[in-house]
Amino acid sequence: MLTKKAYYAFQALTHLVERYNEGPVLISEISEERKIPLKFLENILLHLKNTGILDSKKGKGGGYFLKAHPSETRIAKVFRLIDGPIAMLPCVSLYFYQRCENCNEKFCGLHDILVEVRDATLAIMENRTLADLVAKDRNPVAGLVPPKM
Amino acid sequence: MLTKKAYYAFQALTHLVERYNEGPVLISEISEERKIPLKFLENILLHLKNTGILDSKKGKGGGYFLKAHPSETRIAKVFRLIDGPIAMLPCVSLYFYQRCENCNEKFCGLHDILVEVRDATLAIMENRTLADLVAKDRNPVAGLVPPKM
DNA sequence: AAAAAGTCTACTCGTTTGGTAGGGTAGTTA
DNA sequence: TAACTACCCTACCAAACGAGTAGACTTTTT
Repeated sequence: MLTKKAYYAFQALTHLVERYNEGPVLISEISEERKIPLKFLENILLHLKNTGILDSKKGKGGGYFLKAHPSETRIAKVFRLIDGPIAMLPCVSLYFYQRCENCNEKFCGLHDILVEVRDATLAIMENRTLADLVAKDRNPVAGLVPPKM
Repeated sequence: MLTKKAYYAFQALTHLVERYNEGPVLISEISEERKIPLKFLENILLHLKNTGILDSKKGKGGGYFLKAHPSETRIAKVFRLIDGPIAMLPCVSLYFYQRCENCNEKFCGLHDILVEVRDATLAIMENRTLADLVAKDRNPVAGLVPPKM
């Protein structure tokens, strides 16, 4: 399951996608409209800034905004930044791999199954971006020129 | 990520699949060969018995054994029994559904993405059984007559 | 200078995870 | 009946994690 932290992160990002190209958005605005505890949200947004997803501006008229076009940030990346591994076992993870002590991957049926699950999950999460977070029938970024990828 | 409890459960079940049709297996045997703490394993096996996956026999020559043919127990079921929901949010879960407070599922892009992830995961976990836990090239139950399903 | 905003450190507090220790009970078999 | 084995219970523990909270600090704008 997603942690609340990740859930909040996605809510905040959804908000920022909807306000894309409207300049910096206040933490307090996101906090109130999305009902996310202010100080908790502060941490989350800062983290997303330090890892390159967001950028910010201080002082009056400041706030947070997306660093890149929504379609450039993959859901999988955000997930990994907040909640860590996507795979269900360390021995199946691409980014957080750790060998199994008690079992040999070559003969472990569970390993094979969880590799399949990982691949199926990644096939989706690596191909969805922040732009997909907003409802399709009122997607404000749908008409924007997609960036070169 | 899987909890250790679930990981141990799958290891124990793998062991019991390999010993299928050889009569009851001692907790202590599984504990030693799979390096699972004895008392912890006791709980896990008991739980799996109470939920209909395993059966047991007391006294000399007793132990645990699979209640049904390995190919009759789906991986998804075991997972849910030990670790709970497979979905990444309660509002996306089939067996543990809970409505989202802060978002409307109809307009929530995250919801749509996680439904896809859930379906892709279940497509695998509902179609793999305990029989798939043992390595293919030495699968001792491969030759057994599959039960009517 | 003053106000507006993000930045940063640290702390709290409850729950879950992953155990350990030890007992007594009740079926089963030899 | 004795030995064996699962069953079931209580209690305890340490560490990590989850979900925040508090307060001071820094930077930018007006």
